[in-house]
Amino acid sequence: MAKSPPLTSQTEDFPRWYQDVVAKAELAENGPVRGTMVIRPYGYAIWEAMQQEVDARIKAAGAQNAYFPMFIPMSYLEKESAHVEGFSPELAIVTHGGGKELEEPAVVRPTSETIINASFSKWVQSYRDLPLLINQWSNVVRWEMRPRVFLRTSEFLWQEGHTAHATQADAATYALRILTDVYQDFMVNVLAIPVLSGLKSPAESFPGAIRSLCCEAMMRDGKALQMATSHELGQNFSRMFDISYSDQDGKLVNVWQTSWGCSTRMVGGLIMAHGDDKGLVVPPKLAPTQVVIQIVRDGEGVTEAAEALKRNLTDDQIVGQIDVQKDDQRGTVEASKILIDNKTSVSFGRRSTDWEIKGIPIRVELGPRDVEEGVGILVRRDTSEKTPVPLQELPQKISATLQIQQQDMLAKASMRLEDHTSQTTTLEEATEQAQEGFARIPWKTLGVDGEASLAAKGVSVRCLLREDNTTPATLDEPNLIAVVGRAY
RNA sequence: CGGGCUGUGGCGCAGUUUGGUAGCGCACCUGCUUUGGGAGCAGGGGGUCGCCGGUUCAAAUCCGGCCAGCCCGACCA
Repeated sequence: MAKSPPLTSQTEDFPRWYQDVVAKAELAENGPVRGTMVIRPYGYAIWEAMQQEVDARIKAAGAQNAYFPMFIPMSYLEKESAHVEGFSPELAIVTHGGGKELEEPAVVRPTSETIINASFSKWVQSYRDLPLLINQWSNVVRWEMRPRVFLRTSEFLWQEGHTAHATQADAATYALRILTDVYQDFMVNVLAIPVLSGLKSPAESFPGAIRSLCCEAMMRDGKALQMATSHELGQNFSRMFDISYSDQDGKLVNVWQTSWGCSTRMVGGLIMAHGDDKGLVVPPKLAPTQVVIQIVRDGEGVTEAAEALKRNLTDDQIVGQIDVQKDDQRGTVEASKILIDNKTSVSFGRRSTDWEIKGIPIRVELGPRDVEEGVGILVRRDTSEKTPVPLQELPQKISATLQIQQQDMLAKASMRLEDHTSQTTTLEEATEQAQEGFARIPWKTLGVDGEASLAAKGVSVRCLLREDNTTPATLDEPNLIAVVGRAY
């Protein structure tokens, strides 16, 4: 009966473990063109859950969704010099269309600052038009040398926000608001991933930005992953695209801008921040399926008990989502937060393993023996803890456990981040500590030169923080701390 | 673009040294027995062996050319 484990263990080979999880949890697979990916239904359901949460927060921050074209005139990109320099190595360029060579090549958007700002210049005339707060959900293309599913693909899905403000202060405030109220809040409270919200060093800043903010997370192998960014663009684009308005005194002034984004890379971050040797672990608040009621073996009253339990869960809205009934041929309920697994033609062990690989937060084992005893076996994915619970108490117990699991996952990840972060005072020490996790070192000790020498050893400055871990407003603040580490 | 490797059913691989007409595991289909931690047995379907050319009675195997992909470096949400 004992089989070799379905996945490579994390300690044996972390990258291999990652690929195993992506494949066996049916999240994604490689597309036919190098660097592209097919996002499978379960992976896409996770992305949709992320979208829903992020989108709600973006709207709460006052931005509206819109959509801009995927094709951008080459000349637009060339208007901002740092911007085009930063992106030109990875552009996909369309030179032919309709069987003819195009008069001007069209760039497939690597990001949409330029094309959106071309519209902004038409939309903004008066101070009354400001702030202008726009977001779009789209795909973008950056031709990557070394792609990795979810983490670095040539085409990826994301959201990009673009805003125009009357003053620099207003733009700065908004960039920070997005970072904390949208990204950080989502990551901490939904993904259960603690993040460092800081300022990028000049070397790591976005091409065309005057300042870049970011949320950095630590993966279980101690490496860093940038989960989201928020930039202050100053007037770099508004000057080039002539986005100006008449102020209250009738003077013509250029706007101050921000842009910010998060992508399908977060799915990779989710896998690597919480996953264990049994597979993915999805936090309850994000999980497309929160509970699987697993019929161990059919028998007297088992199916009825499972259905009753499901009804109780949805009727009480305990799980928090309206149940969409959609039976498929296999008799499971795929489009639901609660799923009955009655596929008893497949062995119990196989089904248990499959749900674990997918990281479903709670499994309830229900068999003839349990029904006779009037219990269900509640199994937590994060701890593997099994508890027999009387059937009538199960809905409340499940609800409580989902909440506890959400908190525990964040607590565990926070502890891991703390345990793998060390205080250092010298460059040598920081380089060494960064092999196992994050190292904190005074930015004035490190400096731009120190940053360059770290880069030679595969270590980079992930972000700059104040001593109390809050986000600095500018690079000029005294006593900034650089957090350095190896990054994806 | 520099260095290493690999192309054989859906996936992972053996076979290539020494040419003889394609095999294994997983997955899939059918049936029976199973089901409390990746089930067992029996039967079955599926591959012009990356592409083009050459040598030969005969090429997955030998020779020449081309193409693609993977891993390690520089770039990156």
